[in-house]
Amino acid sequence: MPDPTSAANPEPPRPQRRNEIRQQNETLILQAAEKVFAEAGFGGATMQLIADVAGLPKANLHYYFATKEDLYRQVVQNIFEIWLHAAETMDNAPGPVEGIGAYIEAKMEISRRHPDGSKVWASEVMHGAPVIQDYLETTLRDWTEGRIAIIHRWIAAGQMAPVDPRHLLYTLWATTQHYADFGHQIETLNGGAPLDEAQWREATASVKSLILRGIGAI
Amino acid sequence: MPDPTSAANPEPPRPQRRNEIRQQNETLILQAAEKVFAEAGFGGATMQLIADVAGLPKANLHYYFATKEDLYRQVVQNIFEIWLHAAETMDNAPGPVEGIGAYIEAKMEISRRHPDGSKVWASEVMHGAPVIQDYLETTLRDWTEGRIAIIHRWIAAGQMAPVDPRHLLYTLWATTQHYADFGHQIETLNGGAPLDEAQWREATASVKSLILRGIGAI
DNA sequence: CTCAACATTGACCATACGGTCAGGAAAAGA
DNA sequence: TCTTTTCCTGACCGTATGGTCAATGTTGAG
Repeated sequence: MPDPTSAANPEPPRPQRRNEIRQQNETLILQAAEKVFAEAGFGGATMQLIADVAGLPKANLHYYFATKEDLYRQVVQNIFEIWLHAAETMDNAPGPVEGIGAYIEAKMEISRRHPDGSKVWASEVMHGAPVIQDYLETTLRDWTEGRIAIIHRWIAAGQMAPVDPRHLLYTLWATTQHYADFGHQIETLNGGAPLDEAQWREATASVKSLILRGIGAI
Repeated sequence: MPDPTSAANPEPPRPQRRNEIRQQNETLILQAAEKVFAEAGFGGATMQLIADVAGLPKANLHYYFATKEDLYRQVVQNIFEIWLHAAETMDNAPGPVEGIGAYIEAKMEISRRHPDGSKVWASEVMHGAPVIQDYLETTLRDWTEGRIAIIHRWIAAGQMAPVDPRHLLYTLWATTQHYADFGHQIETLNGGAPLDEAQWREATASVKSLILRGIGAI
């Protein structure tokens, strides 16, 4: 804590440090941007609306992010980070029940906590991944190959049926992300109300049991 | 066939009938629009680009479709028709293996044949279904309730495990549509090439066996 | 206190977009 | 043929958008 002024001032409410200002505003803008991009898509989103949601003048956005595309790129990258982090749950698992089970739970939790991020990601991929194509070809491809190897090991060990690992991964992504990306449709079919705590537990349990049984792990 | 002119003129190449002109151009525009809306989203699509893809002057689009939103609405409705038609495959099936199996096959075929349509639909729902909310609340809800009843009957008859029918339907939609909506990601992970005939068969078989096993139908 | 670096913002600009319209071409009816 | 209806399209318009900039305020090191 390199603060020479005082030790009795842990977090001042208004007179902020320079770095704090920067980080705080960037976060504020990124959150607003994530929401607006999710609701309107890249083309439909406007810098003015993002500024309004963030409660800042439009010109201020351009001070922190040079262009709309720069801002969008940051949003997508942030989502990718969250996404990749959750993917680690599959490692070091003794078998598919623990590994895939934990992965499903982690991804369902992301769908619940970051539905906007998931939508932005989906939209980006749907439109041909114009800004994160390199991620798909490097990080995602490597991660996928690694997980395929793990699944093959589980199959070889007789811990699950000889399912095509690639399509299993697609199914995992599809089912879990569906609860975020098509959340509005699910909400409508749920009588107009978002899934509550218990319903999310049911959804997660449903997906887990269906897939784990589907791959012959239980 | 109310054609008083001649019986030896089944389909003239150039001198077209009025109705033919109208229908032909509308189809042409709708196809171009579906592609552009899928690639750029509603907000990112421009009437000029749709016109270029259709090979018509922009003003001509506005002759057939008053506004961009009208055109978009038509595209979404067309997709919904295809989608609903495929849904019929689940009816009159003796059990889940036939009913759900056929439904998966039909939906995978749609993902393959109409990936753009699927993307437009996904995009529409992701953005809160601004133009097809009423469809979700009427047609889709009714269809869903009907299918839930069928599944409950199969469960009662001991033809499958007591899976939550609602989440099963979500899983069916998610997995099958994923191959269209995230086709670009799948293509990238496939070495940059679209799935070929054999790979589509594998994908379909994979999804079918995983889900049918997952619900205890096989 | 001074001053340089950083932060803020109202006003402004060029462009691109959805949409309009008048006027002409082509087909259908009489 | 003449007339009416439908179809076609270049030119145009108002607006909204992404982005710029100069002027001003704020912070903190020396």
